[in-house]
Amino acid sequence: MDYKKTLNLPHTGFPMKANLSQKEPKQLSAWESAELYQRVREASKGRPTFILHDGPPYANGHIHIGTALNKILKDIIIRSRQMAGFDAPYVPGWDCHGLPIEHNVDKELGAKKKEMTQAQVRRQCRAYAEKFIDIQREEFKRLGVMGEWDNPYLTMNYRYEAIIARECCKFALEGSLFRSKKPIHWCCNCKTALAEAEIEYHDETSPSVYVKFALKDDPAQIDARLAGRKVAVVIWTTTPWTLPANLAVALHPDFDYAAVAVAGGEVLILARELVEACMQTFGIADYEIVAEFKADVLENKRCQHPFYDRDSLIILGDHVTLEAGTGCVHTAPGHGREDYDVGLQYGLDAYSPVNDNGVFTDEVGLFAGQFVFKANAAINQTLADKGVLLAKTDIRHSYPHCWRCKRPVIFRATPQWFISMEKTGLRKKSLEEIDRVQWIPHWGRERIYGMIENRPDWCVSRQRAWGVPITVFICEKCDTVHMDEATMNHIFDQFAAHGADVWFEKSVPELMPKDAVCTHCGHTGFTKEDDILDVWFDSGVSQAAVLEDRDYLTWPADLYLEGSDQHRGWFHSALLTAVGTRQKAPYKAVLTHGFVVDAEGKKMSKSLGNVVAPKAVIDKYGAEILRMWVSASDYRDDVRISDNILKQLSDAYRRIRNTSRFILGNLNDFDPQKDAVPIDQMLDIDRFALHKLQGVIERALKAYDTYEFHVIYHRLYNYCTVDLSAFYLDILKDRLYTSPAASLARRSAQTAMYAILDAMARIMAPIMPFTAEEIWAYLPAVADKAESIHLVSFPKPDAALRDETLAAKWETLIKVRAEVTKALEQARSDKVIGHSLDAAVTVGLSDDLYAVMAEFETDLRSILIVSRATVAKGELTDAYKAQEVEGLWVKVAPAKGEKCQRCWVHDDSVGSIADHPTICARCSGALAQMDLSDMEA
RNA sequence: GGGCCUGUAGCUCAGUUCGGUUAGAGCGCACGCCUGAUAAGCGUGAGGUCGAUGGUUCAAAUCCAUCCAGGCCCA
Repeated sequence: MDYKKTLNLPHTGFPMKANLSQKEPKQLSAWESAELYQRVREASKGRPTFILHDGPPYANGHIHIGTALNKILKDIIIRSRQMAGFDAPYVPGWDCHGLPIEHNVDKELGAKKKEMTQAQVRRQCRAYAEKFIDIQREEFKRLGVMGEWDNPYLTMNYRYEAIIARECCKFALEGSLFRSKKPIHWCCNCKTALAEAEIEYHDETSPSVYVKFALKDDPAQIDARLAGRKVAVVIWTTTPWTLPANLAVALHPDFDYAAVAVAGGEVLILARELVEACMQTFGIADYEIVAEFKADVLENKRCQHPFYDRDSLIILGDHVTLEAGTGCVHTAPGHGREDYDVGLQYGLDAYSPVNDNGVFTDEVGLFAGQFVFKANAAINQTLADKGVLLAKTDIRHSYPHCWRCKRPVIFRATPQWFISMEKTGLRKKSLEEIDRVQWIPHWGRERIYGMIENRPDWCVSRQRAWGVPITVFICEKCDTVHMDEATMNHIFDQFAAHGADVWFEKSVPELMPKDAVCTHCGHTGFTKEDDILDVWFDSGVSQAAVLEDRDYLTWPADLYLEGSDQHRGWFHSALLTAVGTRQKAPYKAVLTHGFVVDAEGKKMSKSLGNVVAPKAVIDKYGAEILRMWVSASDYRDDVRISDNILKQLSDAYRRIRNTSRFILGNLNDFDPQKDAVPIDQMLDIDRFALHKLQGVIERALKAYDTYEFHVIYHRLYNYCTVDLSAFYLDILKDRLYTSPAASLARRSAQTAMYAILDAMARIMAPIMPFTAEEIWAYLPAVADKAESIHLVSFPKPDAALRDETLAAKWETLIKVRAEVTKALEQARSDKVIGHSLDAAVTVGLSDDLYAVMAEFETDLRSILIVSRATVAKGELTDAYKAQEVEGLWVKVAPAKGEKCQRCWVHDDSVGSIADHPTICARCSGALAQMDLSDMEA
C-alpha cells in the first residue's frame, strides 16, 4: 500500500510563483471594474475621517523613483488608516501652471509663438499639462495607489483658478499685498523678465575697473591717525554701467580693513588681506599702511558718489568676499540680487534708471539714452576725467545670457507684487502656528521655523503667461490698488465660469463690477495687473481649493506628507496662505521623507548614470516589490535603492508568499465555521502560536499608528521565517499530515493557522495590496466574508488568546530546542544521523530546567522533530554541553526501531502490526479512523 | 560658506532618550541535511576597530568637540 495517499498533504491553487509584473495589471483592472474605491468609501461612511492631503506633483514628464516613494507612502498610510477604522479618502492632485510647462510649450512652438495671443499660448499649456496628467495618473495607478483618480484636483480647473484668485484678493483686501521694486534678470533684446531656468551662463569679456569713493565724513572718527587726511574707499566692479545706480559700498563685518597712504598724501581704504595685490594692480610701489580696523567703524559713514552729487552709504554684508576686488563692494540695489537684499536692511531704494530696452532713462543725465553695455566706455572716461579711476583692465568671466536670443542679460529692478510678512503679522502668526503642528521627525519644526523667521517678504509676481494672474486693479489716475468684496466676488464668478483666461480676453470694465470707483480719488478708470502669481501660491491654497471646497474632506488636514525639500516649498506656502487668510495652519501634522539615493548614498543624476526608473523596477520585479522597498526602508532618512536591495526584497517576498502558500495548502479542507476548535481545547503549541500572534498584531498596529512601516516589514518577515517556518510550521507538519483529517489534533492546528494567515494578510494589506488580496481570495469562505481584503479592518489583539505563563514555558523550551539542534548538527557532521528523525535524543537538565521541561516530555519528540526524546535529571556523560544555556546536556543516538513508512518516525512498534507491517502503532491508529476505500483501489 | 539631518556586519534594520557584562536580528554568503511547502523546506558557521580622531568618565555605539563622507534647503 502506498501510505503517502493516506496523508493529508497540502493542496492549494495558490501559485508558488507570483508573476507580479504580469498579474498586477489584471488585479488593478478587476478592482477598477468592481469600483473598489467607491465601495470602500460607502463602507466607511460615518466613521471618523482621516485626511491625508496630497501635495500636487508637477504635471510635466514621467514619474521618477522619488515620486513613487512619496505616492506609495501615502497609499500605505491611507490604506492603514482606513483599515484602522477611519474613513480615509484620497484625492490626488496636480500642479499645472508655471514656467517649466510654458518653457516646454515655448520650445514646441518655436517661432510660431510670436504670432499667438497669450490666450492661445495658455491653451497650448493647458493641453500639455493634460497630457502629462494622463501619463502620470496611469503610472501612479500602476503602483497600486488607490484613490479618486477620476476626480483629482487640478490647479488649472476653472473653479480652482477662481479660488486662487479669491485667496489672492483676500491678501489685497487686508492690505498685505503690495507693490515694490526688485531686481530681476531682464533680457533687453526680448524685453522680458527671465527666470533662473531661462538663464544660460557663457564666458564674456567685461571691463574691470577700480574706483575711488571719497569719504565725506571726518576720517578721524575712524582712526585718529587719519585726521585731516584725504581718504577714499576703493571699489571694484565689472559692470561700470551700474555705477549711476550706486547707492552704497558694502564691507564684510568680519574682515580687517587697512588705510593705505600713497603718493600725494591720499589714503585708500581696502581689505587688509588684499592690499598688496591691489597696489600691484594700481601700479603703486610706494605705499604705507597707516591704520587697520574692523569694518564696523565704517558702517553708516558716507562717501561721495564719483560723478553725481549724492551720498553712497558704507554698509556691512556677509556676501562680501576676498576672492577678487578690494573687499569693498560697489552696491546698486536695483541691479543685483545681493545688493538688493543687503540694501533692504539699510532701507535703500532699488534704484534702477534703465528702461525696457536697456537704455538709461533721463534721470541719469550724463548717459541718458545710451544702451547700458555701450555706456561702459563713457562711464569709464568720466571716471578717468574725475581722477577716481585707479585701474582698468578687461576680464573674461562667466556671465548670464538669455536662453532664447543668447545675448547677455542685465539685472534690473521692476515693480513686483509682494505679500508682506509684517504688515498683518503674518510672520509672527505663522511662527506661533508652527508650534501647534506635530512635525515628524521633530527636527522638521526647527527647519521650517528658521525659514519663516528669516525669510523676506514673499515676492508673488512672475512675468509669465501660464498661470493665474494677480487679480488686482489699479486706478489710472492715482495708482491706488483697487480691491473690495464685490470686486473679489465678481472675479471669482467669472473665473469659476470661464477660467483665468477671461482676465486676458476681457476688458477691464467687463472684469469689474459695475460702478467701481477708486476709493482714494473717486476716479472710475482702472488698469488690470498683468503679472502671474507664483505657482507656490497655487499649490499653497489647495487647503482652500480642495480641503475646504469638497464637503467630504476636512480643514485642516490631519496630515501633509512630502519630501523634506518641501519645508521650503509646499509646507511653507500652504502655511503662509492659510495663516494669512484663516489664521491657522492647514495641517495638524507634517511628515517628511528623505530622498532616494543610490547604493553608495549618492544622489541620482543622469550624468552619474545611477538613476533607477520605477518602470524598470515594476517590469522586472513588480510594483509589489517596489512597495516592499518603501516599507522596508526607514524613510525619515535618505533611502537607498539598488538591484541588490531589490533582489533581497524579492527573496523576502518569496518567503512571505511561500509561508502563506503552505498555510493555505493545509487549510484546504478547513471550514472555520464548522471545524474551528475553541481555544481551551486547543493544543498547547497552537495556543502558544496564537499568543505570539497577538504580539505581532499589537506591534504592527502600533507601528502603523506612528508611520514606522519598516518595523512592520521586519516584524512580519521575521515572524514568517523564525516563528512560523523554522519553528511552528516545521513542527506542525507531522501532526497535519499524519493525523486523521478531522481529528482534534489537526483541527486545532488549522484553527491556529487560519487565525495566523488571516491576521498576516490584513497586516500586510496596506503594504502589499496585491498579494494580500490574492491570499484573501484563497482563504476559506466564511459567512459575510468581504469580497476584498481592502474592505475589512485590521485584526484586533485578543486578550483571551494571550497566556503569559504558557508563553514563558515555551520560550524556555525554544532555548533548549536551539541547543538540541546544535547537538543534532554535530551528530550529522559525525555521520551519526542524516535527517533529524534518524535520531533519538536524551536531554540532561538541571533541577530548574527539569521542572519546566518534564511536562513537555510527551510532546518533546515532535517538538524536536526526532524519533524519540527523553528528559533526565542532571549531567549526561559523553554528551553535548549547551553553550548558551546553563545546566543542559544533549545526547544524540541513532533512533532504534524501523522507520515507519507513513510518518517516517523510527519506532519499536513498526513490524508489530499484522495488517500494516511497515507502519507504526500511531499511524495504524490513524488509519483505523479513516475511510480507506478510495486509497486501496 | 550657512541652516537642518544622516553615518552600527556585503544588504535592510534593532540597540543611542536615562552611558554599564563577549554589540543583536533576518537576509545574503559558506558548509551540511532533506526530497511529503520542492524553481521549496530545515540546520550549523564565518562576518562588525558601531565613519575618523581627540576629550569627559571607573566605564562610551550611546555624552562633548573637531574632522571626513553623504543628503535636503539656502548663499
